[in-house]
Amino acid sequence: MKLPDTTVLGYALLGLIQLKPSSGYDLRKIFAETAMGNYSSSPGAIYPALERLESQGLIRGVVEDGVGLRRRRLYKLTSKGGSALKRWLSRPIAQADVMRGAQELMLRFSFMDRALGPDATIAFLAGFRSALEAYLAGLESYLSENAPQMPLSGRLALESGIRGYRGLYDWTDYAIRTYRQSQTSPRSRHAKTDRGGLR
Amino acid sequence: MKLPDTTVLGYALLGLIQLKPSSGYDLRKIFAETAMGNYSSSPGAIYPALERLESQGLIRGVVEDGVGLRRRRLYKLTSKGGSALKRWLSRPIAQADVMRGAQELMLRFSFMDRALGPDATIAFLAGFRSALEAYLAGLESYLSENAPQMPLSGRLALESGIRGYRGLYDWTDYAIRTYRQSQTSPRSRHAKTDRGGLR
DNA sequence: TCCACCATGTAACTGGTTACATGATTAC
DNA sequence: GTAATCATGTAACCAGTTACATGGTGGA
Repeated sequence: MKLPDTTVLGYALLGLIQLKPSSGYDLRKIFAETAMGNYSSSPGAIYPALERLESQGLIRGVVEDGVGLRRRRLYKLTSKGGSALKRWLSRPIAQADVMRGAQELMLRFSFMDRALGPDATIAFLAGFRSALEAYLAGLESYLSENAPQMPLSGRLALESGIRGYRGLYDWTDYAIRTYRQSQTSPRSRHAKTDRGGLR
Repeated sequence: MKLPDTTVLGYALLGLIQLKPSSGYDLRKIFAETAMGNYSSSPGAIYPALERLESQGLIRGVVEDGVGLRRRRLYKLTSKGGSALKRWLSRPIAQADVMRGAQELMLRFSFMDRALGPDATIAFLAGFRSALEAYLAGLESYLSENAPQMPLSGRLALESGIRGYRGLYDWTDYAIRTYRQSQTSPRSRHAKTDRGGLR
């Protein structure tokens, strides 16, 4: 027991590499320049993480040696890496995931349709939705019970959280509807010039 | 240069101790049982953090020795700790703070009216609001430019982020209005039975 | 020639996680 | 007496941060 668990950053890397084989530099740019910027992007995080993934056999890096090219190590997902990614994407939704702001769940979602297909993605969204519903119920009952005794800023901070989760809840509805539509009329689900990820 | 910077957890502890002198166990309970659960709560995080704060002179712990009482170390804010807290609360809002989900900003807000008063809090909310506006503009222009080429899940994930920030933006409006109201009719801004924090 | 960018590393440090340990007090 | 809770610690481990280092390539 206690085999070195893959970090969230590791899974983010796995997911991006699955979308498109990439070098460490490519991945750093994605974290630095896109909406995925909440993850590191520093070389001291990315390169060791890639080494770890490679030593676990989840990715494999090949040095590109074209003429007049800078050396760069292009990483591809191995089949073991693919199944590790799918296992992570298929994990049941814990309420702890919701409590921590649901960022990891959103990350999973953004890789999910490519790896598991639209049906699994819709199922995931439905589970996400009911987890949010349960969590919201708790927050709202807490608020209604304690609002009178709470300091104003505490009450407002809690209300901000509630609004945020309610917004996410509405979003899951919207996302499910959108997915259903795209299934019945699947014209151009992915564009050819797709560069991957949630930029 | 490079004096050991106080972590976000450290500031969370400072803020809670300012609201009410507390022991490590009290603070752990707050993190474990309230909406502040995104912070550690594990003894291996709290107690070392308290030691660090004490060694920096920001708090001071006194062992309560009442008869028939379990020994517990009650921490109080020192004046140095009070000014450190105020400095943190008064920091200008960086867009990096907004990008990382604004959790630290919400933490600052929840301690702010006690430490800096309602005027500073309203000013903070106004700054928060305009930072959100700027960030939202960037996200939305990115979306409108790239939506056609993005994979469905990536687009939806981005839209979820935009909805979240828009919700926060609306919340800042609401919070500012609420604060203004409470200033003109300041009846019972804090209840006597107040137990502090954003529970 | 020199700067900007591509591209990959590494070394020191440090805060948080997990897990274990200890003992006192209260309630049953 | 024993279980639950109060209350505080500590030790091993590890990922991420900061900062520095290295060298190739393309354009001005």
